[in-house]
Amino acid sequence: MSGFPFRRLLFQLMSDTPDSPAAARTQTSRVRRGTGRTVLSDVAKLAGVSTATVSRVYNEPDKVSAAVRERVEHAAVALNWFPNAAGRALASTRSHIAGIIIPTLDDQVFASQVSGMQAAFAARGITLVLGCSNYDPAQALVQVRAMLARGVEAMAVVGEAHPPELFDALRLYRVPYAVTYAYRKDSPHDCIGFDNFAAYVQMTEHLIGLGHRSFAVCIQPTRDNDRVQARLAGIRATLERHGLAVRPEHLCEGESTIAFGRRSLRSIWQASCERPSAIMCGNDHIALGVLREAQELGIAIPGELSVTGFDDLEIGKAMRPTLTTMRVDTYEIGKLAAQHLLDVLDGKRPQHGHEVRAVLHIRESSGPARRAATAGG
Amino acid sequence: MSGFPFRRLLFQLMSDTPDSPAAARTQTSRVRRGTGRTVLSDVAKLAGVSTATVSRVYNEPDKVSAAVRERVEHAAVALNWFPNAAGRALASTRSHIAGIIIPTLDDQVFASQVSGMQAAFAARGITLVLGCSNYDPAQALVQVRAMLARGVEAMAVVGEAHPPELFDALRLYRVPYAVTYAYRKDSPHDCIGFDNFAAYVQMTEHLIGLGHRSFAVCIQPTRDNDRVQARLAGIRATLERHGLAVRPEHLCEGESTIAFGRRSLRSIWQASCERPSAIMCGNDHIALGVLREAQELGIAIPGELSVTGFDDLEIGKAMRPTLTTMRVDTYEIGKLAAQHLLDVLDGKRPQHGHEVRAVLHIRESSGPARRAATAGG
DNA sequence: TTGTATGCGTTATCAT
DNA sequence: ATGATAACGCATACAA
Repeated sequence: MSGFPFRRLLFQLMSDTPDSPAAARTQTSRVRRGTGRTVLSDVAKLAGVSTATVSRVYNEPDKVSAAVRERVEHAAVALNWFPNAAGRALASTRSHIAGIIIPTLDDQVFASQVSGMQAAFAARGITLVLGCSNYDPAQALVQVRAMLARGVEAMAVVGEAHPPELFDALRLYRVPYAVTYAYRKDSPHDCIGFDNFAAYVQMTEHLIGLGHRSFAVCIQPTRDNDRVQARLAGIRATLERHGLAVRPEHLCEGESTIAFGRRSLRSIWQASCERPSAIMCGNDHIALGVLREAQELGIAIPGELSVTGFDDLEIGKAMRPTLTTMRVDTYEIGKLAAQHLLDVLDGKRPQHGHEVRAVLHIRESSGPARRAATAGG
Repeated sequence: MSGFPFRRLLFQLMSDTPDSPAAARTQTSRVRRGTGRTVLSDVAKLAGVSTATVSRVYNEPDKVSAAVRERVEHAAVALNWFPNAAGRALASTRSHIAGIIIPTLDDQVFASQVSGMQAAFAARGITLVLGCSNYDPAQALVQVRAMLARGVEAMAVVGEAHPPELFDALRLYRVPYAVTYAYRKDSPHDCIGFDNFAAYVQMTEHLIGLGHRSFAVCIQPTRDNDRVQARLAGIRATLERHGLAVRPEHLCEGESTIAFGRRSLRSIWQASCERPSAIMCGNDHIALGVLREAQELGIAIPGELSVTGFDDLEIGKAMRPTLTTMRVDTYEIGKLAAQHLLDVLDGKRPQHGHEVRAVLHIRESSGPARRAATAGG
């Protein structure tokens, strides 16, 4: 296309190797460091322009004439050059890196949130760096510090149950951040997510509306987990308004597995007190275990017992009975969080955050409460 | 503890602000750029040593006397300093970044692989950057280029069905890489994973051994996916050895969902040819769908039909019947891949790769084939 | 053991 | 519109 003699210039450039006379004339006789990779100045030389111009071609294209721009772009392609991120970061004081701390990748809801953020950031040339805390606040703090060292421009952390030092560090270094997954109107942080408390209020009221008065709860570990705590609080507050409470024997706390769900139902069913007519689970995994164990114990669902989950796993729709649950678009949460942070970086002053709705999906596993034995005919 | 007068030195340092006389004496009158954050030279000044010494304290501690080391460490803490990654990367030509490209985070097997790699790399101070290709070779290539720009020191990519340019780029820039998830002895790449072909040979032989002679297959999209292609090839090769093949009507290719599994069984059962006695699925999701639809259609499992999956999802053990499947430790694959790459970076010349075993878990969903109608009593 | 001086690859400032 | 050159924050070869 262009008549520019790249071949010849390329030759000139390539002959300028360390063992050529040109190299011998180099300012210093020291051993050359560096990666040996093509650098911006090589492109400048080949294109016959200054390094400043090459830089402009990629950062402020409008300020460069079309002819020169094309020459530079050709040279860059010919040399297979791309900018070195470290050099860029150092000179521009912009790292083009953002970070996210999640509890674990084993949980689909966090994995999809990462996907959403990554997609949104990538569209703006920002690389997302991921850290997992394994539900350990100390690890979360370490990860955040590592990310600050990397020069992250923005951060997202799941939940707000973190050491104050974590948020202090973020503020000290003026790194915009957002709390994701959880949402509270009166949170001191910008947050993007849903209201765990309200979601479980809604679910509890669904069951209350069906006539249930005796509840059991199977839930993930509440320690260091504000989302789970909020869910439990939502259940308790709603029951309390109706003069009800969860018996200690009917509150099981344990890992998010089918096995835990099964164990829990067995222990609840064997307890010496009155059996619950409904079991609310912290998520679908646990609920699936309860459903499975009910089958084993010959408990009719929902005739004898109603069961609810959270997350709306695909398998929940395939079970018999199908599982009543709630769905949250976690991919969307990730996208919104990234968008929010990008807005802050752009100097816009966006909302305090963004609330995503948790949607109740009523299916077969929840139904009217059996008439309580104590309620006279 | 230390009698070193940090307070005083800190004061000196802090008084050395831009509007102080000291600042006025600065070599240049230009506007100062930079982040305004504490930098290494601040620590050096406060500790009363040269910048080289501060650097040594963190990179070659042995070369620094204990007294000086302590002074520097105190100063760093007092100033809340930590090294800037971009500066480090530029000066040392080591980025301390590694990358991994996976198809999607939606699949647990890739998510856990990322976890394993991240843990292993983090233990060595290396940050893992994640990229998702969405099963698109073009996206994978773009991601790899972005990572090269970031100066990744090592890379992992899932599978080997990638554009040659991808591997060319990696080789051109001398970035050690490994293909994960898939393993072939005669692969041109270092690979850490399992032999998809062999795994499905084993599964097929399990069914052959049970007397099955008529097979259907429900599998994920084979396009651009060498792992899935290998699985299908393993089935075909094994059947062929027994003079068998999968009828076109009995080969369903589609997305990895329960819904696809259900659709597939329905279409297979409605086909006008002889019905299969066994259905092999590309993974557990699909198999769960088949199992569910079989229940709907009143097909006895395994009496009338055997079903197998792959991945060993927890739910598979809770189904009735329980699902015959294979398990691979993908977290381990991630860890081994990271270890392999670290070895290469350390100058060790490790094995060509590492093979992980896929373990067959025979459960209730696979059983003896019903006596074929054509086999005379 | 410690300090001095220079370079890493890019961007930004200023001058032309 | 383009060029010359000084930062950016740190590490390292070499001198002391």
